[in-house]
This record gives sequence, structure tokens and C-alpha cells, in this order.
Amino acid sequence: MELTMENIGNMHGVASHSHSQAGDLMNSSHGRPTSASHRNLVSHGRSAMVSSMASILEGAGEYRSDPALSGHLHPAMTMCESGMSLSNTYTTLTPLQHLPPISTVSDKFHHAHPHSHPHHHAAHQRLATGNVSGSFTLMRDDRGLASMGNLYGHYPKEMSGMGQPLSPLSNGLGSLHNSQQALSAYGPGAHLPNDKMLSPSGFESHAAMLSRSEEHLARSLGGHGHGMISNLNGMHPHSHLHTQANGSMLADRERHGGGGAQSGGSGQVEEINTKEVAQRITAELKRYSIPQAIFAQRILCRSQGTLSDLLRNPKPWSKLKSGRETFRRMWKWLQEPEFQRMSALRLAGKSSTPSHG
DNA sequence: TACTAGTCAATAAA
DNA sequence: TTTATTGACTAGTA
Repeated sequence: MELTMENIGNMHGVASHSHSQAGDLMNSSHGRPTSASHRNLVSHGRSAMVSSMASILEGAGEYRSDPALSGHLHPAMTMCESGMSLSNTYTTLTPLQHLPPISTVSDKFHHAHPHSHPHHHAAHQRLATGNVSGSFTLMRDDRGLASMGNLYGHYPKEMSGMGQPLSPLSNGLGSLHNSQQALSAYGPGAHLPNDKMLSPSGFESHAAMLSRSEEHLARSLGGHGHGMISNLNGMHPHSHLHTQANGSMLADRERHGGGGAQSGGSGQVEEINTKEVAQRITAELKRYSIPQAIFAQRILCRSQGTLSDLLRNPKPWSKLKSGRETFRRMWKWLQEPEFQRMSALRLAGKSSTPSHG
């Protein structure tokens, strides 16, 4: 565990100076967005998490709410530069170098927009952190998610609107309410190739698989997890909460992969329910008052407009090509525990204030 | 060459 | 201030 921290810290060190576009975002793009909205949350004193998240967006260097967090936890940091940072985050659990995800894509970043995005050069600096696997996945849940539950449970506005009992792992699944119908209207053809992820049969299948992944968390969660697992296993196809935690967004990925497709359900994914991911991301962003621009830049390495479009008009996984990477990142981000998500956002912000000191 | 997919930057709208 | 929309560009492929 400690080793992990060291590794992470190591990553941190490496990444902290490899940033550039993220910093560029904060420095030149908006400076300090959401300062008003998020403060709203903070003022509520909902949770250190919220304040953290808020501070992340606020000063990008003010993040002082949680020393433990700001201390050394940024495995997910700027996935843009580090690219596979997140993937590695899970490597500890399973060999997920299965697909050529972020690394491959980030590889494109170099030449993606050499004219307008010269700062992308940082992308290839993606540290060869193949060993920097952050096994936080297990260690943090115990306390991390525990507070997460409260965190979400404290959320006022969304909660009032959602009116649904969020489990510690719900991770803001409030959006699922919408997703339900959204799924129905998923594109012109509701019966797309990836429709299987929604089909009852497929549901049970992947639901079972998911249970495995969730089980990991459950174990860490202790008692909390059981309920979740039960839910996942039950995965009532008729229930409005059909989409459970992280896994539910995934199509029956391991179904055909088994071991190759990240049995842990934390890293690699064969298929992602883009609609669900979009819904959840949207919900999370709202929950934390995270501007699309910030999330898009720091987590996805995309522009605000792109993110907006993806969130509003997510294409079916089967129709995606290189665009899958973007959704993978979103998905991975959702997989992250709250504090790690913050780290990801904060990281960029942290490095975005080099000239500050 | 034409088409598709993914993205960005600018701009409009809330 | 943030989000949504749009036109244009680039890359990959048939």
C-alpha cells in the first residue's frame, strides 16, 4: 500500500512537470471558473470532498481542503499527458494492457493538432509508468468511499431532484433516472449492435461479471458493498435503477474476453454504454459544479464543445472508432473514487500554477 | 476522390 | 459563466 503511494507520488512528480495544456487551460482559458457555483456547495459545508473538488476548480492551487488528498494522490491526474495513467491505476488489479487505449490515443495527440496545439507535446511525455500501478483501488475504498456515501448523501440540489437513495458506490447515479429513458431513445435505432448491453439477457450476463468487479470494491467497502453486490446481481432489468455503479455502464465486455478484458472491471472495457457514461458524467459534473471545459481539458484532453456534444449525443459504442478512447476516459474517471477524481482534476490545476511559486 | 469519424475553435444561447 | 451549436479541419478508409 505504501509502495503504491510512493509510486503514485512518483507519478505525481513526473507528471507535475509534464503538464502544460492543462495549465494552459487554467492560465489562459478561464483562469478560475465555477468559482461561484462551487462555492455554493462549499458554503454548505457538505463535505471536504466537495470543497476539495471545488477548490480544484477554483484556484487550481488552492486545494487545501484535504491535505491527505493534496498530499499525494494523483494516479488519475492529468490523464491527458500521462495518458494511461488511469489504466495503470488498475494494472495492479489486473493486466489491462489489453487494449491500446489512452497510450495509443495520446500518441495521436502529438500530431493531432500540431498547428493549434503545440502544447500537446507534453502528451508524449507520458511517463512509462507501466509499473506505477496505483493499487489504491482497494486501499481507499475503506475510508474513501465510506465518506463518499456521505458526500453524495449530502448533496442538496441533485438529491432533491433525484430523490433516490445513493449507495456508497452509486457515484452519482442520480442521472440514471434520465438515462433510463435516454437509453430508450438511444439514437435513431434503439436496437443498435450494442443494444446487447441493454438487453435483459445481456444484462444478467454482464451484471454477473460486474458483480465480480464490484466485489472488489465491496470487499473494501466492507458491509456496504454487500448491498451493492446484491443489487448488481439482482440487477432488476425492470427497475429504474437498472444501471448500477460503474459496471452497469459497461456492455458485456468480459463476456467474450474473460481474462483478457479486465476481469476486474476497473480498467479495460470491451464496451461501454456510452449513453450511461454520458449521463453519469453529466450528473457528476453538475454535482460538483465542474465545468465541461475543465473536465474536457483535464480528463479527456478535449475541448468543451467536444465534450458537450459527446454528453448530449453519445454515439453507440459500436459506432465509435477512435472516439472510444474519449469514452473510456470518462468511464475510467467514473470508476475512480471521488478523491481520485479530484486528484485528476487537481493535478492539472496544480501544475497549472508553476509560475505561481 | 469521396466518405466517415473525431475534434476544435468560434459563436450563440441560457 | 457555462453550455450548446456549428463550420471547418484532419486522419483513416474504401
